[in-house]
Amino acid sequence: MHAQTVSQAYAGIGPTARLGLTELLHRPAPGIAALGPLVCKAPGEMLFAEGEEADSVYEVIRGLLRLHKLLPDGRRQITGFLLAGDLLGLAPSGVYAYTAEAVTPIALRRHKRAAFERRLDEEPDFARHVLRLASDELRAAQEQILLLGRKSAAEKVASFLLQIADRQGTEEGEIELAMTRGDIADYLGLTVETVSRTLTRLKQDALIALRVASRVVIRDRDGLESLAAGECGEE
Amino acid sequence: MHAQTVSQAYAGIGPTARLGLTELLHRPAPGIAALGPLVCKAPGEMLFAEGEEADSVYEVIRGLLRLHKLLPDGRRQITGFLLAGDLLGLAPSGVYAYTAEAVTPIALRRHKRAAFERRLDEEPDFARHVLRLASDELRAAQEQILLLGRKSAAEKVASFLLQIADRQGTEEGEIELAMTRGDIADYLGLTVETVSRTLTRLKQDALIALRVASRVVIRDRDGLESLAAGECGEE
DNA sequence: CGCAAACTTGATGTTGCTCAAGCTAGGTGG
DNA sequence: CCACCTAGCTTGAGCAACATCAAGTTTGCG
Repeated sequence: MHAQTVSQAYAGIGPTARLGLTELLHRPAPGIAALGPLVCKAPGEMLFAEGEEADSVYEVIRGLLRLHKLLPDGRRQITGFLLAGDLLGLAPSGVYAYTAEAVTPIALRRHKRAAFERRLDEEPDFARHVLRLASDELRAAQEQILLLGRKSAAEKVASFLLQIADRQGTEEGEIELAMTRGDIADYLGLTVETVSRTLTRLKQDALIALRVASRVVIRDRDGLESLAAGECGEE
Repeated sequence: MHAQTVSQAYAGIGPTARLGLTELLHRPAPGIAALGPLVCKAPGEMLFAEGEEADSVYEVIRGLLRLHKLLPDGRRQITGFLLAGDLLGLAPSGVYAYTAEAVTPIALRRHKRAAFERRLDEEPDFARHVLRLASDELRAAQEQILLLGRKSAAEKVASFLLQIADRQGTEEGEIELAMTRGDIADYLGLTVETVSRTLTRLKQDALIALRVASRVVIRDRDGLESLAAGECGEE
């Protein structure tokens, strides 16, 4: 083992750089075969499992995936949701640190690990880009640590909705929740029931509207932000 | 802004590579001044604060530091404890993502960000090393996310003790807790009282011994590991 | 149209938090 | 050298937030 590399995709919905990696990966370069194969998965299908040998790096082309870790008794923690542009699967230990599954139909570009690492050594621009991605993921992970360790259920759900809204960038605050309440709960360290009740409460308080379960409208972004930031309980 | 770079030090006590960075940073290299200045801080002193402009990267030479984030009402989440060999302070956004403070007396090597980034571009070995560090931190952060989101108080404390033990590598399981119960609580998403009670309980169950508050002996490593892994409540 | 998965709502339970003392230990000064 | 003083630790009692258990309801798909 020589060229150890980087970057798992945490990308906790946060502002992960969405700069095309494929272009960087496949810039005219002699000696490396062109684009890796495209991989597609249907909702619910697994891309790889925690503990498997990590021989490929994937770039999300389209769709939504979730990453999770499990405890022996089945408790699940989702560590991130990934969108187009995100990178996943590079584990320095040689083993995937989480399971990756499709939430919606997904398409990914698969890159052989060896070629990926060669490129890291040969192209400073590429290495810098990957480093930047890893660093953004780390920042998002720390934000999630703050959320899980110190925020209330309402603060967690508010933070989540704003993250999704920022990532989707849809106008007028209408967002699409492609994942289930169970996925949201396992991402926020809550139960399905608490997520559901909290959304109902946010609706009652006129911070959001819920047309159908998977469509949320942000009615009071300032209020939601203040809640998410933890400015609501008095100090 | 051109050379964007990487790596905050999360290093959640986990198995962060402890390979000397200083050697890599200060390998014979023309054009870059030699070692950066040594910075020292007494216990409780701050190195930098969340939100400050991030113009330096630090390498821990000796001592223990803690990194934390705050909510407006004062709730604190410690995102990591750092030891010799760990790297901290490089934020791609140009602003530190957390506050760094000394727990014990510390010594750090300060590296100007510009020089650090130049070196990243010029030396693939160096970039690979930093990428590796960032990647290990990401893995540790995901482990911490699992802990915070899904583990019980007892499982959290057990995991913490084992992390510390692994990092200290002291023989015969006697470990030194240089941080206070309050620090431990804010790292695990608990209160001081719960940490204290949980340690008392672990002592009663003969998993550990507590000579003085800051010295813990691991009496039953297997039991502790099984607890930390979440194998104790039945499935 | 019917079925199953997902979601919501309610009633009850439990873990860990809050508030409140007392205890311990290490450092300082008399 | 000892006694005090304070920061940190432990322990207890009561409570609140969130989990669990248990129905119902909605939704989307075959």
